[in-house]
Amino acid sequence: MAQQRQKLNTIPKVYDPHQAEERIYKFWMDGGFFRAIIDPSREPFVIILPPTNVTGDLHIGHAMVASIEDALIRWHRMRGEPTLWLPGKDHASIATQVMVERELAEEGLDREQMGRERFLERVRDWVSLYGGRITEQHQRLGVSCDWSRERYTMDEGPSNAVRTTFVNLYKKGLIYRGERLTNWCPRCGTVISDLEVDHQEEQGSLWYLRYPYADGDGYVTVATTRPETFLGDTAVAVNPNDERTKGVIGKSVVLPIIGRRIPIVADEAVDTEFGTGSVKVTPAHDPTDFEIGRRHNLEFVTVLNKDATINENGGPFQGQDRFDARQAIVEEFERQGLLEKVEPHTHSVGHCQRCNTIIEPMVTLQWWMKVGSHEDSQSIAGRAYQAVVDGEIEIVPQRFSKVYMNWMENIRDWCISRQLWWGHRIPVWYCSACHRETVSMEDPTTCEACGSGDIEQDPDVLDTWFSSALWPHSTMGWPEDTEDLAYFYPNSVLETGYDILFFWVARMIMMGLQNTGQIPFRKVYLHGMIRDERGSKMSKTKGNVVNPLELIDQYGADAVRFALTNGITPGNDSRTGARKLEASRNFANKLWNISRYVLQAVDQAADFGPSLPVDLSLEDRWVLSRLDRTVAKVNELLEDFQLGEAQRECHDFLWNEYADWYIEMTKVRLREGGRLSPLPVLIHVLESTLRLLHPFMPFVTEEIWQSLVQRLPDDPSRPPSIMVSPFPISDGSRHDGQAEEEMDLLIDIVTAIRNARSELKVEAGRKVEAIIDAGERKPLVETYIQQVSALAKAHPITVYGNGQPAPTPDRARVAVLGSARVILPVAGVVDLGAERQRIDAERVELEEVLQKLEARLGNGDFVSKAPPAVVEKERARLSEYQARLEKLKERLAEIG
RNA sequence: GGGCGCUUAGCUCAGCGGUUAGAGCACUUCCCUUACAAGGAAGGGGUCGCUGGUUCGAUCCCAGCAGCGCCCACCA
Repeated sequence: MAQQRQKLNTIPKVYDPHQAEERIYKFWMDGGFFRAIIDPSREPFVIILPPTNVTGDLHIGHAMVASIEDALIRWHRMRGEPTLWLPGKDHASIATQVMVERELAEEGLDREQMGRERFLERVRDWVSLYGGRITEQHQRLGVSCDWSRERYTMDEGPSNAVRTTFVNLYKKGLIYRGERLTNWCPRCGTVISDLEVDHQEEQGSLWYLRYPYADGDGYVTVATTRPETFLGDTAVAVNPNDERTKGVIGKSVVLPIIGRRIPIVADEAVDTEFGTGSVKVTPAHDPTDFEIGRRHNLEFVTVLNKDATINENGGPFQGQDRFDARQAIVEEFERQGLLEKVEPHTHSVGHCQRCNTIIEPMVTLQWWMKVGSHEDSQSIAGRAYQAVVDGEIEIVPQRFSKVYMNWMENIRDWCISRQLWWGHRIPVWYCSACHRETVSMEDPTTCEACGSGDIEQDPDVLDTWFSSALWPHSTMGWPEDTEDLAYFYPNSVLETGYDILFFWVARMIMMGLQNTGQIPFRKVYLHGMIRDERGSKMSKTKGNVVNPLELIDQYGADAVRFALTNGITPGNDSRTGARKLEASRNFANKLWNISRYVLQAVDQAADFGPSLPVDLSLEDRWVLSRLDRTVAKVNELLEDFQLGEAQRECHDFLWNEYADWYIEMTKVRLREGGRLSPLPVLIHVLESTLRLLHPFMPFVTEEIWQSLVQRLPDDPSRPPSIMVSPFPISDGSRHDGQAEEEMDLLIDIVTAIRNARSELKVEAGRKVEAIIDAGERKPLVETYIQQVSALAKAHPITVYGNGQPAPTPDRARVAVLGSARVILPVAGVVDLGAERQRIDAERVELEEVLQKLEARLGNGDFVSKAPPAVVEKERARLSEYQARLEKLKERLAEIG
């Protein structure tokens, strides 16, 4: 005995994650449990980790992604499915380049000075530094990725997929080069796609400028938020249906300062409600004007350089920064009496998502992907649209399908070139002799068309999302016909945040279908954004970013994971902070201590059978029934991606049922050493619960599981790790309604006694006498006298019932339960007045409920229209409550 | 301008056409009882945003409104 006690004392009272996590992760890696094995006889479960940007450290959002995906992956792996979770990294073209440029700027350098090659070397250094850190950080979270299949967007395979896609689409005419109005970031020196522009409401001004007529007196007044663009005006437009301006159509005005003569044209795009009804048209610097310019064959005059200074078309303003020029131009108009007025005006201004610089719309020559229309079932967009409309791809939560469709319905060609250095170089060579393009899989040395050797590669790179869009198939080896591609594609679930639905998800669907003819994945699970405890978005500028590693150090990886997925529901934002982390850590510790109890019991037992005995006591049947319901529920919830709810089920069962009631009841049995040992059930439930919780808390469950199985009889069929043991499933055979009902009564009795003790201020250690009038449940209660006594600290307990009613001592505290009464004859302590008040309050409450019930059952419509089961249930409640009310009234009569 | 989401206990959030609406944290009282004080026991606390409608029955479904948040949009 002394020796056994010693054994328990070696298990610390508080779970220490740090001593366990690294060791366990190594054990998993060494065991090769993460590796996906192809088994053609079974359907695989596949998730690709959204490739992590190599721009810096892992943040809390990544940790949530990892927690969710690892939970899903571990769950499926334990269900015996061949499971692949493929990790990856993203070169993150623009994001990485911007960060490296920032670092260079601090050293007083810039990329132009360094030259392309030196700059790229610098970026690669950065990437290898952060890339390694990200892997390490992911591993500390316990992710069960198949590291042997890890991919990087710049690897040979994925790069080859990028090149193949470009060449194929180019040959099909789906990638083309064209001059269009684009979003230009003067800071980054590149175009960005519409999606990369952040619109922010800003308080600006609306300037009313006068353009004099060319043929004499008078002027047209136009309103603008960007007066500097007047330099590029090539028309004034009015609405053809506007009576006010009908007469001026076809006339000309002369631009002040620079003296250009421009026509007044009629175009439906002009809003008669806004400004003056006359619009200055700058086709080279405004999307609407660009269209008007095309319709009316206007001249396109670009007035800005790539760095947003005014170019040679700006006359006296050449060389000035765009905002300085704005100021100067307004002043000049004012000086000439051509500034009519200035009004404050709130409008939304496009900013570069990466560097927050104000975007300048500019006509530039770029590469585009022709995506077509959602209505054209042959087009890239059309097929991607249809896949979701048809339900071939299911988006969870469903409401995002509408968001997706809406975006697809308005999609425009995708600008895929970027004037950056870091990324996949555009595989196009231009011939300076014949000006034709050569596009091929192999780098050419001569022009395809004329054979000239004077060719030069396009200096630009591809949008970083181009390679991401191929990820589900490029990581599997496409365009090669690999075993992985055949088996693991399409992926099962694409799990990511709703913020990149357009950037990434939509494009993967388009490119997956385009390249492979198949959807890239069957389900899309979109999680919400993680916010801080006050509900603010985490951002570096706000300074509320938390480093997951610090949290792991503080609380342990399991607690961090549990906290991040705690209470989350698909597509909804969630908050996390110290409170949630503490609660999760406490839960892990509770599990730890429950296990200490069971392990101690195992260590002290002489022997016990390996499986569940046929002969079970009430609480055994009860806890097995509750476990079974929990198991069924958890599987159901996980199927629906309800991770937060699944966790709650596990938590509640473990804590509120297994620990609070079952374990407490086993204490008597273990001490008394009766006929039925609770040990087999105690072990079975703990072991099952560990497996149930494993996807959410992989480390602590493994740690405990290993200590547990090490104490059990050898079993050659037992898996080496909990992570490859079967996930619990329910066949319903353990459901036991009678056991649940009977346990409920015992729980009610114990609670009633405890409640009375507490209200009567009985000292914690003192035993109280109890009389239980159990009615027809007398035999049950008699059997459990010892447990009730222990749990409620009641002694002696006398049980009445079965036609033999309990005597009620005068000065006693009485609790009326459903079918039983609990009487505590604690003379001298019970204040009859208070007792009367308490019971009367109960009576009033019960009568209210009864009134509602009676009204419901008295309603003919209810009885005839409600489902019979519901009516039956209500009838049962009615009689139960009536009986209880009777007992309450009796008691009231007794005490006068 | 269009669309979406949220509004439930002091806080953070679950839930759901059918018991007297739940959890965690916080709060009150008691307890260091040999699994656990990161714990145990017992409590207090909610007209489920507002107004209508559908229904035998609405916190839940529908409509409108209000507040908050987000997304999309060529608001010169």
